[in-house]
Amino acid sequence: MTTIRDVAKHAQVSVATVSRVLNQKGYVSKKAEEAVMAAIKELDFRPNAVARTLYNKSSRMIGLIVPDITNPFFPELARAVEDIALTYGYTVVLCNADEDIKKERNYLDVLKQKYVDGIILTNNQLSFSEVDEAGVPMVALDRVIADHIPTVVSTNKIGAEMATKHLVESGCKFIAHLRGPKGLPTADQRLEGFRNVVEQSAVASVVVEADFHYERSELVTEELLKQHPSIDGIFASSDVTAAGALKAISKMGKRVPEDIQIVGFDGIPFGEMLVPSLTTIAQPIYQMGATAARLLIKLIEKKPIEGSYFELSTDLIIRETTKGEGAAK
Amino acid sequence: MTTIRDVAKHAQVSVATVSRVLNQKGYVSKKAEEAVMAAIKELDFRPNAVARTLYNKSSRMIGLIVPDITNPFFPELARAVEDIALTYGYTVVLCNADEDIKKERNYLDVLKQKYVDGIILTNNQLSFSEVDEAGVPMVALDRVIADHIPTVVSTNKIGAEMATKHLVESGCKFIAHLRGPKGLPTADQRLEGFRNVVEQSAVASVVVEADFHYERSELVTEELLKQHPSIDGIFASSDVTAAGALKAISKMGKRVPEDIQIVGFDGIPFGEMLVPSLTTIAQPIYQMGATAARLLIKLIEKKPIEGSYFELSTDLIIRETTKGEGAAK
DNA sequence: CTGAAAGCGCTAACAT
DNA sequence: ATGTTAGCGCTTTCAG
Repeated sequence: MTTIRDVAKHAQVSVATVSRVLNQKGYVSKKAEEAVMAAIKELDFRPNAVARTLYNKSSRMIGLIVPDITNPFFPELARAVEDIALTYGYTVVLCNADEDIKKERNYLDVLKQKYVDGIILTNNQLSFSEVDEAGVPMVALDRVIADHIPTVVSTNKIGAEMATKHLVESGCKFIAHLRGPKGLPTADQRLEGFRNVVEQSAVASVVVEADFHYERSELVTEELLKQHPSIDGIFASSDVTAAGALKAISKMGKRVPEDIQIVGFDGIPFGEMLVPSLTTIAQPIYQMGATAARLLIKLIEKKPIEGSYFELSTDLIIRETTKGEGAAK
Repeated sequence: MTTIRDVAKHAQVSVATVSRVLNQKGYVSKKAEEAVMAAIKELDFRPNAVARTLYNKSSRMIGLIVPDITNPFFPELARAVEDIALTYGYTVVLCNADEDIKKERNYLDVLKQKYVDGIILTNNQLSFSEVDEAGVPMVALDRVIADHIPTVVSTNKIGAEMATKHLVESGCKFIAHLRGPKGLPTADQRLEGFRNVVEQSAVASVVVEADFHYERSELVTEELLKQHPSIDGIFASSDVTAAGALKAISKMGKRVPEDIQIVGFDGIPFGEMLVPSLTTIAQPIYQMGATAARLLIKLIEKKPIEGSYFELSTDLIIRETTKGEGAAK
């Protein structure tokens, strides 16, 4: 491994000078600079990132912690974060907490240990509020943690209202909501939106808890439909949940959207791959990730940020699991 | 930040002693050890990982480079790698090369710079052979790079043969193969398996290139079916490709499996979510990831490895997109 | 403009 | 058994 000393020797200057040209800091004569450049090239020298990090206490890495990399929503988000980060010269370290609060803790520790410059925390089922007071800049993405942590989310409540309204307008008389895990703020907000609409419509409703896992959602739905055979509309708290519901329905021999209509939430590409394709409330996933990344980088670079709570808007995408207009799309 | 010096002072010993108890190396008197432990606890001291890395040239991190985190195959793989790595006390850094050879290069560089202890390279569309001679231990996963790099793959050719045979046995007369990108060894092997079977069966066949992206696969399939309306079987090189094909078929008003039967490749959970659910060749994804991780860790710890080419076996999973027996499943 | 030297936090000879 | 000290490779005062 060639070091800064080698370069210095080769260029007949001191290590300080080499460091100066490396960081474009301080005065360096043209001549010295050229000599150093030449030496760098000749020796194929590349500064040691770890040594730099040790001194600077900065690694130009940002950590992204997701609860379940296996849920297509998160890879999508990760791509966005990565795109932006790369643009600004940061490398992102993707950590899969696996819905395990211990793992999340562990990653948080490891990341800090590695002097990451900032961390983006995404929605975790087992959300814990006492996210470390201080240390690195953080932003919460698709997750509300605490007031003092800048947050990027989408309009969950409004989205849920749109979804429910769409179901009502499409003729549903008995609508079920497969709500997300209790205690998850985003899930709670979606439930709230659902309630708002059913309460002022003349439709029957029922709410059951599901999570964001396919098989479990399928099971829950099966159980639900057995108990309430007259359900003719389902609003699921995520697209994966909706996929499980769709499967359960098809297994029971009912048709979508003729017998039961479904609306999901998330807008992951995967919803379009289903047959029938899934009507859903699309979150601006890429934009959410990008916003969070930009926000974090501003925080890191101590630039002013305009606001600390960003709510991006959701869209109703009508596809084939509902009969509403546009279903032809 | 509390350092080893603080601890030493607090415990009234030298830094060397603290280091010794930290690393359980060398002799330390019981008394000294207890004093140090107490100080550590009291000061909530946590050794600085970066400083350690700088000295040891080892970070207890392993890098995992994937071509497209958005393809569900890879998150699945990542989970397996992570599980094993965690068990052995390694943290995995997941890098999304985005099918971009430059990004892959860059990550390779960054990882080395960070003194990762090892790297797992997974299948990249733009596979490049001259993966850096030396430096860190590496293993290739679902990807053949070079003889000297230990490799973990599945039985691609055999899997493809099973798939094609299944289609033939299910009554297909004109089978199309949506092959993966040219130059990708795994894709080439699947093609080879396909050819082997069609050549010794009395069925017509056609091969077109698709990639592992949903929309593009849908387009390719649409085009293909227009040109060859009599195709009644499709073997797709990946499940995502198959999903695209399924969509194209359903858009054209044909039925699966009545008019056209489909077999995918990968065995990602997502295939089961489709309606009809996808018959596929399942790779032992988790096992592949776990094997690669264990192999890499052995390499890192300089333990003997038994073999350097691991081929794990694939399985035919019959679901609803084919008429073969078991389709009831 | 440039160099010597201290130090980021830790480990490992080498003494004692 | 324990302490002193010299680095790991880099950056940054502080002199000159």
